[in-house]
Amino acid sequence: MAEPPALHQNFFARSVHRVAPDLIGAMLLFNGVGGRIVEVEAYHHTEPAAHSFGGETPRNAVMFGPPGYAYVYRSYGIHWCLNFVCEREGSASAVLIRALEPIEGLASMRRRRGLMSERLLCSGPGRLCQALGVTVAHNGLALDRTPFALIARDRKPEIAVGVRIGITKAAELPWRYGLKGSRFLSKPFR
DNA sequence: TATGAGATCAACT
DNA sequence: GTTGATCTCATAC
Repeated sequence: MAEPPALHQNFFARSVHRVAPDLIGAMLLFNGVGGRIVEVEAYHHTEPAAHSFGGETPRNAVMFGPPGYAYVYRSYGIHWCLNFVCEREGSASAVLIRALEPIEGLASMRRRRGLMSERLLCSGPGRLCQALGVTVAHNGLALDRTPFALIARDRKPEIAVGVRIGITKAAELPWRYGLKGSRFLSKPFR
């Protein structure tokens, strides 16, 4: 019985614009809890919406390190958001994980999020981190080791492309990618 | 279905 | 002091 192929650091050592769509359909588990990635966004330090645009700070330091690591930051003072660092050291590019289709550990997710419909468990970057238990304590962890597990998709799904959500700078760039037709997206694609 | 307020913190002006 | 890669709840239509 063959193990499903795991995503290793070389998967992330490519253009963020190739990694982002390739993550759609992959399985993300955190301490055994998670599901299929259905929505992501790409960020690169050459455009002003990225946290790394203004240079390195203590908060974004992980983005400036090697690919294949988790960058976790606090959003609006309340939520945590999970990113995967891409490309090469110093490139300061990352993919924001925006939504999952919940598959493993539904009971744990519901315990952390409160009773709610499956559709709303992981349909947003803050919701997903709350459901999986990801916090800044996990900032800088490698993605190919526990508690993370990333498993490649078996076939390429149909990908929807659109503009990123919730930003005002570089808002016109079509760097949001999603699983076409998924009901677990944080917002539908136009 | 849509809009608005509040929660709350790191970075920046 | 303001802004933001957000979410929830309340109120309006």
